Amino acid sequence: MVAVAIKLPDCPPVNGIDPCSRCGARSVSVCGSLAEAGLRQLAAIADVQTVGANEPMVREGDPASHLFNITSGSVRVYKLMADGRRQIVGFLYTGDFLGLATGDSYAFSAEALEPVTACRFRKSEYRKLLQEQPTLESALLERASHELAAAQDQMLLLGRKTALERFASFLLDTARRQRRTQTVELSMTRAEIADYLGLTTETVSRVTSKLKTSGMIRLVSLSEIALLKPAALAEIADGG
Amino acid sequence: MVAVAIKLPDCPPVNGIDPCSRCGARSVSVCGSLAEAGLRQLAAIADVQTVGANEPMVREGDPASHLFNITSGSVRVYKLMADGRRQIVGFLYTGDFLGLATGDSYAFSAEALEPVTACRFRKSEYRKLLQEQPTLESALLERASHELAAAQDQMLLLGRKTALERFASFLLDTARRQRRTQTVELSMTRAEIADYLGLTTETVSRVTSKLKTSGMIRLVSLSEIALLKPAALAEIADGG
DNA sequence: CGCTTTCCTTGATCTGCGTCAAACAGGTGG
DNA sequence: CCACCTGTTTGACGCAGATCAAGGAAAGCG
Repeated sequence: MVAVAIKLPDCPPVNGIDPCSRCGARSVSVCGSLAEAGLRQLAAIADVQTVGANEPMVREGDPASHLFNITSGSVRVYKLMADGRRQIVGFLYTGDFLGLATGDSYAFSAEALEPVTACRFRKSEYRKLLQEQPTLESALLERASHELAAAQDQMLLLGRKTALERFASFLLDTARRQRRTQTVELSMTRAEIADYLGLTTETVSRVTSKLKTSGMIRLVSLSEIALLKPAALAEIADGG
Repeated sequence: MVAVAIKLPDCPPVNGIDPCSRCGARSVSVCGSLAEAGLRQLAAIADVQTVGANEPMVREGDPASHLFNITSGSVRVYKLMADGRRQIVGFLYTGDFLGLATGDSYAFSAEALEPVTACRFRKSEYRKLLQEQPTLESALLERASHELAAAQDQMLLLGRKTALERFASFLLDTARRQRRTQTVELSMTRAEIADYLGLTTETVSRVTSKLKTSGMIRLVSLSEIALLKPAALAEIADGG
């Protein structure tokens, strides 16, 4: 793996000096909606958590006691079937929210893809804060709506797109989420991409080769892919 | 954003006598969270709409000007690719909310599966109400969270389940949403089920026959299926 | 460094579901 | 009651992608 996530100076439970003011994730998180006072309240119930690569953050079936805000690193969120089949339902990056879709217990597992830092909130306390800070609730609803739209895109991908179309869609979507246009940084393995796209490792590898051969991408390294012809990729991605 | 004048089908704006008090959908809708006063405010900005079978409610790409609460009937929500491939991302029933996942324009189309009645709200007015009625916003967030969880289940289905597992999952899920355990009422065609499950009409027909032959279901009529062995179906649905 | 493990790629073969085709049923209007 | 139309079922065949298999490239580690 090339890029190692920024290792934050290990953050003690938030207190004393306001840590949010220096948080790089604030501008892309739901907490960005809060003013001074609200931010202080939020910080008061947060603890900053660091999670090593491949370590679990939540486990499917466990009581849904916490919510998370990813402040750096990346996360895989997935569901398993009894026989081991895995569907990754999303990759989370800086600013993303984890723990929304729940009843009493988590309906998914989440693990760090690379070292992660996150703000963790006890669900009960977070909910109380939501009532006092309606702008936070609005931001969360906004976020949930976007995730719902993304989920619908993913259903189209999984239900109707070919392997090549899926992979092209994935590259463009990942680039967009990373706010890049030239290259994509893939912090996950080919097997994880496969489990996200409803394919196998071999098929992901084959379509990668095909895009490489046809000059649309270039492998800078195993985990960094240059998008040489984004327009052509977009054409492929939506079935043109 | 300027509100564009939309031609309303003939539905008198809600007024005079409080219509919500007699609404059968209230107990299963987000509006069920509102007290008297809030309900009156909601009713003041709603117009009751009736939509005939197969008529459109929203069209992908159109400006997202309205939100809907389904009060009776059922709806298909879907996305199309340029070449006509269709993915149905959800079926909506009484009490369901339509229009959440949006930016400025709808990212999906929605059409009545059978005659539908719905409360329609102008987005701008609804948003204003949300600010005055935080409990409504909470209910909406709750609803969105559940939909997100359902979307993740559907991703697992589309990405990793076999045709038989998909159909068994669909039957059980639909029965649950209809609050039934003995039979399911399918208000959609086989082709629509196929487009929801990422399959073809023929495959849906084949797995139906297989379940019928193995004694797990019985076709009461084309649109009504009796679930003879729900436990065995559940076993199949999650890959046992 | 060299050993081991994990990940990735490529090839050969297999298979579940799609595609094509045709017969069948059920509902609607004349 | 029949004709038609649309939706459903069933069969024969083909193919995209899964599976099986093997070799190569990185990465972790003593």
